[in-house]
Amino acid sequence: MPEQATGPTSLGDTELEIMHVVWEIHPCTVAQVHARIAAEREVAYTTIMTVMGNLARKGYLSFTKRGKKYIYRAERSAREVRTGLVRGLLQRAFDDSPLALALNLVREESLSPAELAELKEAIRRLETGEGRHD
Amino acid sequence: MPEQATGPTSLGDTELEIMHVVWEIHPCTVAQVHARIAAEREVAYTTIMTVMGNLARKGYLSFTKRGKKYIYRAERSAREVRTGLVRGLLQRAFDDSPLALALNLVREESLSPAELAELKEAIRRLETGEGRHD
DNA sequence: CCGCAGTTACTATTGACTTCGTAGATGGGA
DNA sequence: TCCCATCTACGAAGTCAATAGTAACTGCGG
Repeated sequence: MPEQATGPTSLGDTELEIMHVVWEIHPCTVAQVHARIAAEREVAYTTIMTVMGNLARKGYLSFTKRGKKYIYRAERSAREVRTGLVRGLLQRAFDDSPLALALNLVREESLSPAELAELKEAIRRLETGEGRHD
Repeated sequence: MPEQATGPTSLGDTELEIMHVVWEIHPCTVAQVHARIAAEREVAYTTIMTVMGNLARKGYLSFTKRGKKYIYRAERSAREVRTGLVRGLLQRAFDDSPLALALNLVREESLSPAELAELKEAIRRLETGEGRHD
């Protein structure tokens, strides 16, 4: 069985690109998603439609018919999907060690002093048991 | 032009699995890699061979013929590849923000107190300008 | 020298993702 | 009501990773 997945049921580039738009606009139509993506690269309306249909089939999106157009809604949050992608990467390349990935990040991705401070602050809050406050 | 890559030149699951073995054994043969992977899951010798050939074609491995067998060597370090994978994930799902990924990690992946401490220590070393010391 | 065991070369298949064209359905405005 | 602009349905084609079977080659042991 072929399984090129990055995670359980991984998303391709276009699929993820579309999810980002849906997360942003939330209840939205194919036309809205297409308009947004077509602003950045050339892509056919039908391509967006097909991929959104696939995403609905996979459970990432749902839709309701309204008049002649379909209104799509995200069925999985950005956080859920991101976490899944991170888990996939951890498994594939970091021996399931979040720490290893975190260390790689701070060492290789040149965070700014402000970002380092923010990260430290987040760690401190975790350590002191404070709830998150986005 | 189809382009389903996760990154610049992304690696599939099996490809990455093989790279891990090659990094570990370093100069190694197809037979060695196959033995190692077959210990964990059923896979044909020829499958490993094909994938290693692909990896060589992509520049991730190189080989020299010695007698009737080929000796493979890694052309890209684990660090390089991991960094590439991280970059791909950042681009695909974290708006190119290493900080966002790092925050997600510490918040969602339940690091142990010891790990949090280690991460903080790594950050401190970076901030104080100490060279890394793996 | 010969042949078997092990290796590589070549090719085919399957499934996933991406892409898009064509045809058909729909509904609001003239 | 009727038309057309818009939207969906269907499906075909291309690429790529993964898998593996078969054929061809090679070198050592007898």
